[in-house]
Amino acid sequence: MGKRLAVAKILEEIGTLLELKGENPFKSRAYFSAARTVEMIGEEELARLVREDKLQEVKGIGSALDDKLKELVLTGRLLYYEELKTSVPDGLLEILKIPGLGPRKVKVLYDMLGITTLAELEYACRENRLVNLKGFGLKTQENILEGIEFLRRNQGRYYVGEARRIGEDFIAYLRKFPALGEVSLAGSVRRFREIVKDIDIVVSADEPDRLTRYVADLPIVDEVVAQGDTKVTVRLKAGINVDLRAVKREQFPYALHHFTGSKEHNTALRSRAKKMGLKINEYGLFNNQELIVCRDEKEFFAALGLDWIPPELRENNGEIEAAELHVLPELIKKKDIRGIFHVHSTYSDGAAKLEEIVRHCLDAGYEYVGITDHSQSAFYAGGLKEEDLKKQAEEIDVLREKYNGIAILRGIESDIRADGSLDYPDEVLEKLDFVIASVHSGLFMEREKMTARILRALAHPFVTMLGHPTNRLLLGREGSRLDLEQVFEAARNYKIILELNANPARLDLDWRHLKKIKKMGVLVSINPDAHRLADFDHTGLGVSLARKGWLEKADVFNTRSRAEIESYLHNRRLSH
DNA sequence: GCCGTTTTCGGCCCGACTGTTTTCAGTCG
Repeated sequence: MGKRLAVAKILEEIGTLLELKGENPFKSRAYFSAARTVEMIGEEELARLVREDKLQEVKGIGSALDDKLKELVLTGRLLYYEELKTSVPDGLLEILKIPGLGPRKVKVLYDMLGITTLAELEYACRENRLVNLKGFGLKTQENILEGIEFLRRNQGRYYVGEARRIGEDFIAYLRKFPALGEVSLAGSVRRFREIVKDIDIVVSADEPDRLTRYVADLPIVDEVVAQGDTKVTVRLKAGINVDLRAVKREQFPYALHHFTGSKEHNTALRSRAKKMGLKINEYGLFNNQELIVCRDEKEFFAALGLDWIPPELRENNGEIEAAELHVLPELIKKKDIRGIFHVHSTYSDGAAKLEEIVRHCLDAGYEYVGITDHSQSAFYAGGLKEEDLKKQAEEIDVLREKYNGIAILRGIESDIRADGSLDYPDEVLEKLDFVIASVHSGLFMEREKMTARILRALAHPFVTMLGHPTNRLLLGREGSRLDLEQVFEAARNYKIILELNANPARLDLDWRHLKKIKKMGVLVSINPDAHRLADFDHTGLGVSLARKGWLEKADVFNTRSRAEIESYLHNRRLSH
């Protein structure tokens, strides 16, 4: 389909294409870095910077990228990109995804053997045509064949929650190793990137080389991908790779920081160290040859004149500057959550009965729970007819009598119909304590139409929250095309709470938008979208992503007390 | 391609591991 590529994606691809052409690596790095930047600031903000001609004030964007971004934003095209693209066969980008094949080797394959597709590459391997190429050999050829197989079998990407669970299991095995020092998840799982491709773990041990051999023999390990004295990469039977780094005890804080990343954060921190006359690597922080002793990450950051930066924030998105000025946010914590919205019961497509839900929430110590089954047009999910809603209200009244230690709020997850209307009459909605409005069908309408659809729903006087705003499914589908900037502004104007849907496959809104929303004063609610009791655990993941988006307790609606949310919802009703 | 408290030119983060080599290039994180 003729979908326009996102700006960040195009910059990223230019960087890769330049690598494939063997251009100056720092030039491609500039494009990769600009791609990250655009991803962070978002396309709406980018458009504003273009309009106001302030692009060059952004770090990492100079005159050349300024011109290109202007062309891209204003015309929707970039001649430079299109020409670059025609000069490099498409298939090379696919080939580049094979583990162990980088731009230089791919270029050799293309230049020497004319290989432009995965299929051609596979055939060439089978014909032993790679073994005599300079820099290649029998082993490389076999690895490439395996890589092609891996690529086909598996996208190789995992939800962060799943990866963390597997990582914790792995760590449990590590703890059985005698003389193990400290151990921690690191890398993207520690930073709570929503999708990860492997699990990084850092450990300290007196004899790292013995530990790496121990790991290779673990029963959950399928195959050893690479092994040295301090590093071992294994593929688990679960399919995902674990990268384990073992260091000496005194090196642990530096190694943990190094392997937590992100790459961009580390690069920025190294530059900072260098300006201070210091040097950072995974084994230490050095003043000339002399180690600056740090017992933990806190001391490590302190030695660089910084407050400790929580791992979730380490994306080079302003955290270093904030740490320097001692203005890092006091990030929200799991225990700050005092109640839950967005729960489905057996009335629609949930697996738990109302009473089970209430008891579960009471046991978990929550002060309130907001029941939201699907509305009538969601027939695929057993959406409630008006009479079902009435019956549910009666049952809730009974439960309210029985359990007065918790507020049971009557809500609905109302479908936003194609024209932006909700699917109950106002008299029905009026009787509810709150309403989550969500899009569930017709996800792929054009951007203007979808934006108007949602704006109309937000203008509805009885809507309290917007559910999973973009409808993306991680590893599944892109979100709807939507002018989020307008949605955010409408949310501010109508005092609509935006959902951070904590379902691992949704995590919608994306954490990248949260910092901006916070600044606008729009509230976020971290909702599990629970369809069974176990789903209440999603809330913890949602909190982690909220942290990643710099949110504090005060930015999140469901950190408020029962009395506060009751009066908030009540007053909001009165204002209409 | 970006950037500037030595700089408008000459740097740009750093190291482990692999597979190829016979001293190193490429890849990865």
